[in-house]
Amino acid sequence: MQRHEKIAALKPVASRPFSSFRSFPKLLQDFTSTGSPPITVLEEAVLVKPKATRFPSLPSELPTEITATIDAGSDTTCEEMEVDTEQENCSGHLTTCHTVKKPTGSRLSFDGYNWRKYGQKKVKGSEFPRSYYKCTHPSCPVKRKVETTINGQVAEIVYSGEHSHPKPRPPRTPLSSPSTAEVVVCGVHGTDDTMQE
DNA sequence: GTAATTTGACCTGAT
DNA sequence: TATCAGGTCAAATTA
Repeated sequence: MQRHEKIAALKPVASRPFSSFRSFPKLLQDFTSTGSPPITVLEEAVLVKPKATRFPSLPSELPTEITATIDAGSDTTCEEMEVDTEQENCSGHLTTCHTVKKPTGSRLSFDGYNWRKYGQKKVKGSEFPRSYYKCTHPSCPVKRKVETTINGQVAEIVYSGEHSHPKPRPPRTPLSSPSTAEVVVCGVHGTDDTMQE
């Protein structure tokens, strides 16, 4: 739909000017008040949800967003879940949870789908850049946002939408494999067919 | 040669 | 209304 001309120039590859964002005492307080366990490395920035009040237009029976916070950089998996939903008839209760394996180092995401990165942003309130991914399957509307630390650790993952296709190929990684990180993905109202395995 | 990633700019909604 | 911030696009680059 756009538009502007681009002038080829040297890629800045800007270093990360870690500004001192973090003026979200309320959010942090809210987060800590829920009794959530501490998160390795990124406890200061994780789950800081700025004012993201935008919700994808999804069918009402679909889960709106699924957030899984993990620590993929170590064997010790830190899990934190949060479900955002705007459905009035939904009280945000989780009905089902799935445990999936993240094959680290594979482009095939831990959820079994292929994702294409289409953007990255430095979001306010987070020290880490947020990456935007789309499911590579044609006509699949699913997107996800991933915040990663400078160490490559996943700080937060937010799924939006539901896959309209089966997984291209489920990861066949042994459960005991040290190269996997366990992630808990939860859906609302039992409509988490997305994560069928 | 093809597909995925990178990255700056633009668009849109919220405040 | 203006400004801010998040989300998306698309050309260039890389694998």
